[in-house]
Amino acid sequence: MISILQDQIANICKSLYGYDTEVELTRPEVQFGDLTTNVCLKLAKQLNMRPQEIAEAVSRSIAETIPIIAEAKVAGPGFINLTLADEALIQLADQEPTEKYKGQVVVAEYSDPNPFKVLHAGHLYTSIVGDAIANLLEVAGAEVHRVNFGGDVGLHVGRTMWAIIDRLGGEYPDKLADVPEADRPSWLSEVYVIGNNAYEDSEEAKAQIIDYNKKVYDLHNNNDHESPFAQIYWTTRQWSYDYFNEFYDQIGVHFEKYYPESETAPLGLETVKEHIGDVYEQSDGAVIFNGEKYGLHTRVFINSEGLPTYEAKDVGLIMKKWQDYKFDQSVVITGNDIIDYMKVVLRSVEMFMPKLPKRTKHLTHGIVKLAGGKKMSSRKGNFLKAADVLDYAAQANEALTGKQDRVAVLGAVKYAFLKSRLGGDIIYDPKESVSTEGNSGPYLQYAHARARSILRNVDNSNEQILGQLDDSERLLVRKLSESAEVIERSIDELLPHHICTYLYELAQAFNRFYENSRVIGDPRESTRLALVQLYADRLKSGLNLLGIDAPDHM
RNA sequence: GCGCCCGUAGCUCAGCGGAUUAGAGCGUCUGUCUUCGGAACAGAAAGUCGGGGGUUCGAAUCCCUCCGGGCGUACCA
Repeated sequence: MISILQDQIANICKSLYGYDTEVELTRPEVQFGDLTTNVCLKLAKQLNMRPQEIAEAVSRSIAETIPIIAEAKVAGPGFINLTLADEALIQLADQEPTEKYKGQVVVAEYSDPNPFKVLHAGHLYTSIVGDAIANLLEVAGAEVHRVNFGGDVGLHVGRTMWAIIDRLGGEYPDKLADVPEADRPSWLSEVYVIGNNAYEDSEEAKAQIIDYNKKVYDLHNNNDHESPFAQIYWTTRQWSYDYFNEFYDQIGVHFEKYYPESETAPLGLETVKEHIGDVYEQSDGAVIFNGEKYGLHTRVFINSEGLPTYEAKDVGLIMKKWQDYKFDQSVVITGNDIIDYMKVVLRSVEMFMPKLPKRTKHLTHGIVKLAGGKKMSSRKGNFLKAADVLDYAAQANEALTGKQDRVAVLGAVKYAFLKSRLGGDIIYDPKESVSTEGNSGPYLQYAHARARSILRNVDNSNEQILGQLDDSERLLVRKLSESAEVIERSIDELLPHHICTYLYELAQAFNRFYENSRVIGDPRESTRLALVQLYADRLKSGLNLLGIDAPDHM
């Protein structure tokens, strides 16, 4: 409907002045109407005329020829402010976002934790953001495949294996049974820190770790599940995946498939080797991609041990995703520390499979810092863990409400992570996130439950919003009418935070309406019930898009 | 050094090249209503949009430069 209106206005401009112009319609402040356009300012430049003069003519023509426009007024330097007829506004409020990705296959990769390591706050962040983006693509009509990539091979695994074997006093897989099930994740993270420190502090340990790293690749190549070393590896690897799955269940994020690096490494290795000469080159015993030719960094894809680095595994991953899905688009969501790294990988793939990088979008986010931030050092393992964030939120919520409410806690964390624009670091304040006042997840969940309670025990199944609105109803409908646009914008930019901002404004608009409009028992009950219904539905679907539950009761 | 990102009210953040007062929330101050879930509503104080130049009829927004912070920069992921 908006795009039709844009075309109509463009046609008016064309017929009056003979220029093709792109008409933008923006949402102005309330006192200026429902929509605003600045086409006349743009036209004035080309025509060398006074913008106001053009605006007068165009607005007159709009008012006369476009029936859904109730009023068109010239303002300021030559804006045209439009007021829609109530019926049109209601129709707009009823509109669903267009399915821009209809028929497209999209692979969304996010979260990407490494087996044998602990889940930190960043994993929680990327999981939440990635899931919201995947949801956006889904409402846009895409067939979305949610996948997860992680390093079950690599130097960090060598470090962990070294520390495990050291702790077990040798390659004794049976001794793993002594670790209580509940302690496995913390046990693993403990030994990882030990292995990490040993690698840096002891030459002897370092050599052993490098050897273990190779042995891990070997056991994959030989499909070894029998040797004591392999048994230790497979058992503790499974501990990691159990821990991940439990975590994802807890936060309500689910993946279709894991791509462990052990599965992408062989393909990556093979692909890189195939292109030594035309894409990659030998240098100091390693295989590199000389990114400096293209203004990028030079990076190692196969190290001098002959093992694939993360780079080669990522090449393998892209190829594997392509084999599995033949995607139209691949969205990868990670921390922003690997922006330049990813450019190198994609640039190298571009040399032999140009369409894959072309279809790949790398979206990045910053890190999660705790409000009142203490410095945290990852070397000693005392960084902010995913579980810590959830714990802090649960504690803050219980301190505030005296209750344990998983749905509210999760809503609080997710909303807090999503409401800022994607890209930079975020500062997480548990207290603020669970607060029931202000721009928070629980506030919106409550707003939804409150609206539902009005509808409870009333039969409004046949109610419709009528054509004539009073002032307070109209303000609410005006806000509701932005819904589809906001979601479309979030989809276009793949930025979920627009939806957060909007939902909060919507809830405020509703509270204002509700403050001075009686619903039940009022002569306008039927229109108002339909309005409440539409509002509650929009709020719920918006929250769901963000991956946040909207319960009927709280 | 080079490259990328960031710097908007006390704090946490929005802000689509265009409208007289740059917007929210929290915090501070002041009001409203015997509430259909008040977890509400109305209002006030609070900003040289990091500094300086430039482009434009018009810049928080685009360009340059300086300052401050973060990240990246060949065998980690």
